[in-house]
Amino acid sequence: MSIQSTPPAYLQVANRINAAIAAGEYPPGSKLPAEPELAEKYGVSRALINRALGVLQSQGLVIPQRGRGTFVNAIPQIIRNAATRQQRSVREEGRGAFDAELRRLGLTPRSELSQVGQVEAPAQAAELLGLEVGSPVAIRRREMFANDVPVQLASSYIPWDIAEGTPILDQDTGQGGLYSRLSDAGHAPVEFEETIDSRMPTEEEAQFLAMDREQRVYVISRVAYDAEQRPVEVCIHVMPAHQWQLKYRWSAS
Amino acid sequence: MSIQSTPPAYLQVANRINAAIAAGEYPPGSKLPAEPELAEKYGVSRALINRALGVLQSQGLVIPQRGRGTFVNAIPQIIRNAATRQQRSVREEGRGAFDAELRRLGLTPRSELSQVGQVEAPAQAAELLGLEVGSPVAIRRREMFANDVPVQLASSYIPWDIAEGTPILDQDTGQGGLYSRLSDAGHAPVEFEETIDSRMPTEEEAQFLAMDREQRVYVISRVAYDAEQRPVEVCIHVMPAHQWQLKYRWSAS
DNA sequence: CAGTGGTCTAGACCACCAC
DNA sequence: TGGTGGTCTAGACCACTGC
Repeated sequence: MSIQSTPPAYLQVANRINAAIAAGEYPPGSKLPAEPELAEKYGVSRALINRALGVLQSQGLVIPQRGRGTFVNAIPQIIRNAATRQQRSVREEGRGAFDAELRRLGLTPRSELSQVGQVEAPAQAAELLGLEVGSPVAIRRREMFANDVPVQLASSYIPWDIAEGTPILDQDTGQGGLYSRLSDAGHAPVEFEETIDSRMPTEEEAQFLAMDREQRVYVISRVAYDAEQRPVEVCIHVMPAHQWQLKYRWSAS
Repeated sequence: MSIQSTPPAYLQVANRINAAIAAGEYPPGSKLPAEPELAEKYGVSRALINRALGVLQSQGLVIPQRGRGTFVNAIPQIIRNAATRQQRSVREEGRGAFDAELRRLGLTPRSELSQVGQVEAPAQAAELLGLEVGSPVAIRRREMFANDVPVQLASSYIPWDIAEGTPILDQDTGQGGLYSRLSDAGHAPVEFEETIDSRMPTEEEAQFLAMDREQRVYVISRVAYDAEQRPVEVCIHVMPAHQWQLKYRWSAS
């Protein structure tokens, strides 16, 4: 028994445009014909073309820009390897694991520290750190770019009693980064747990990541534990799902 | 600088319906008012209501059924803990890790073996196993349900020289399952790598998983390695992204 | 100012379900 | 047979871009 019903027209058109992009008819970075033009070409209404492009947009294949046109996305998928990114060798390649991941793809990484200091722990971070909501914690909030395109938001939270008076609160955490400073403070992270969710972006996230409201983000919540099994850092990563592939490697216990 | 522009009407309506569901106005499993009724209630066109419900549907919050109405989803998110599911204790709780995961949520698991035997290795499996495309491999294809709702497709591929003549090709792989039989054959899996992608379902996947075409699936490709670092099993899992939360835990190397 | 994509409506037709 | 959701069109107005 095969599938005999034909897909709706907007999906057929989406697939045909998709195929045209894959065939090189519209190379990465190039502009697609305007919607009225595509409507005529495929013999459908402009509304249907708009919907078909919405499908491709939600997959990150195409980027519409009001007043300018619709462009083929030029940023390839980035691989995030969770198991290796805490390793000293990877972190010291550049300024961090993120830098290494992007350079491997020939992309230019840029990372900006948008906030550093003391805040009251938000609910999720407090729970993962085993603290009361509102406890003082150190925050390090970063915004990351690939070829100046925003690709990730990351907020690290560290219990205040660990971070206080250390370079963790400096603009530059120095050689080896945050994890090396946690080690200096006697709380070297030795175990990690990450939880992955996929959801629609908030307004704020959509704005910074230049995302459509119907695309998806990965939310990765990482907890780093020291040798005493104490949670010493929580980091919440938010990134467009279509831009990333996630990889994990571990040994049987 | 805050966000001053108001979101489009279809998103505002989606949020209001979302809030009504969260507030218990429409409990899990209940039927929403018909689209024309909602259109009148919110003072918008039926097309806009249809789009707003499409947003909620793509998040898995709501399940429209043609000819019957639109219902609030009653299946909660399932947590898949990759680090513990290979452990013998977890596997022996029920018939496998999947069973344990669901029972923990009070759901009734069901698993069906839909295919077992020899096939030519498809491209992705062959690459991950380090074999030529088309090499003979054993396949075990399973379909999994929660309360009789389909929630996952999984296909395991094992190199033929390992599987041949073992209970791996039986309907029932016996106590401890596939991994115990690999151990019996001298290829106990000791290391694992999983790669996660998020994409739109194929027609076939959408059909079996009863998904909308604009929802997303997680595709998890797992490779199990034995002590000689030989890949002894590849398993491709496909599951609706909104139904699952993924969890990984590992130690610093 | 002309052209772009974003949104919304009114109206239509269809496939499907329950009665 | 009437009500449901799924799709599609024609037409409109808007915000934004680049000339």
